[in-house]
Amino acid sequence: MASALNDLIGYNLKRAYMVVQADFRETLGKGGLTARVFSALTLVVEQPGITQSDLARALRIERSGLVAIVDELEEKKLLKRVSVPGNRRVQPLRPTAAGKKVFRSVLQTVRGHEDRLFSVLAPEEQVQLLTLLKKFRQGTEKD
Amino acid sequence: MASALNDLIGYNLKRAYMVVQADFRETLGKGGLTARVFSALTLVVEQPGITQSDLARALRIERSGLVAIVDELEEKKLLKRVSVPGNRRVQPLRPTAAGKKVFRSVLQTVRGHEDRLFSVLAPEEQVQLLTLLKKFRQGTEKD
DNA sequence: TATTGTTATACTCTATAACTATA
DNA sequence: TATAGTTATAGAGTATAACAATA
Repeated sequence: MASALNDLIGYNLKRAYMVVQADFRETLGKGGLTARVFSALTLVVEQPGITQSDLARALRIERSGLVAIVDELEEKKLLKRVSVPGNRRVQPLRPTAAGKKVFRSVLQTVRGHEDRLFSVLAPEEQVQLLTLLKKFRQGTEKD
Repeated sequence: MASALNDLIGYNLKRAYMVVQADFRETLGKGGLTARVFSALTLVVEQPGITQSDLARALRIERSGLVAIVDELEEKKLLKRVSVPGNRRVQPLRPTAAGKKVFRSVLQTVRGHEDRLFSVLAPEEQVQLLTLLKKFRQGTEKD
């Protein structure tokens, strides 16, 4: 049935996001990393020593919300809050060896999930979609 | 800074969705309809007499979650739960005159929000994005 | 004065399970 | 037996406000 909703990009974006989110969870399985925890681990591995404030800014979430995520990653021994001589305010985040290993493994799983899920689009279409989303983000996200 | 996250469609989808969601709220303002309430009102106006079960299916949310949405719309006098002689189990949803009026008005506001927000993409790009999202949904949403 | 990390708190959205009344 | 609407409940995810320690 035709609906005005179908012509709204926002609504289609939401529905598409729900599909991806659900499949991500299903793929990572019970006890697996959630999307937001995975994204935090990714940046910590890529930018070892990043502070929580900078990580929150990069992920576009509040510092307060990041605490639980970092707690979870630290409990799982995937990263450490380290102390810096001379600056007792920051506690840069450093991935453990296990953290780096888990990241590489989970990244492959996530890529598999994306490849499978987005296979309903042709390869050029996948690139198009990615490009359009990036351009939209670049033009609209504040800062 | 380059990150593996930037190459994941899902992550970009999430970030784009967050931007749209935030702007939707800001545009509709305090006390305005939320996105999900607007989507429900839309279908009730377009398909007067739709049941809650069918509406939940169409919106891809649980029946239980729809109750609060319908409650809100009924409190705002934008729709009515009507009774059907001969079937006391269903209570089809019918938009009120105010509901139809508000819908038309809000739809224009929402279109304005989308036009403004997505103006960072060229018109052809907007169509492309919409088309790709629809195709993805069609290929992946269950049923 | 401003910033980092943190806690407390609340709100939105969604889902699961179970109930009731009906069909 | 199955379905429509509902309630209760919980779990993600996010945000705001405030605070202590530190810069």
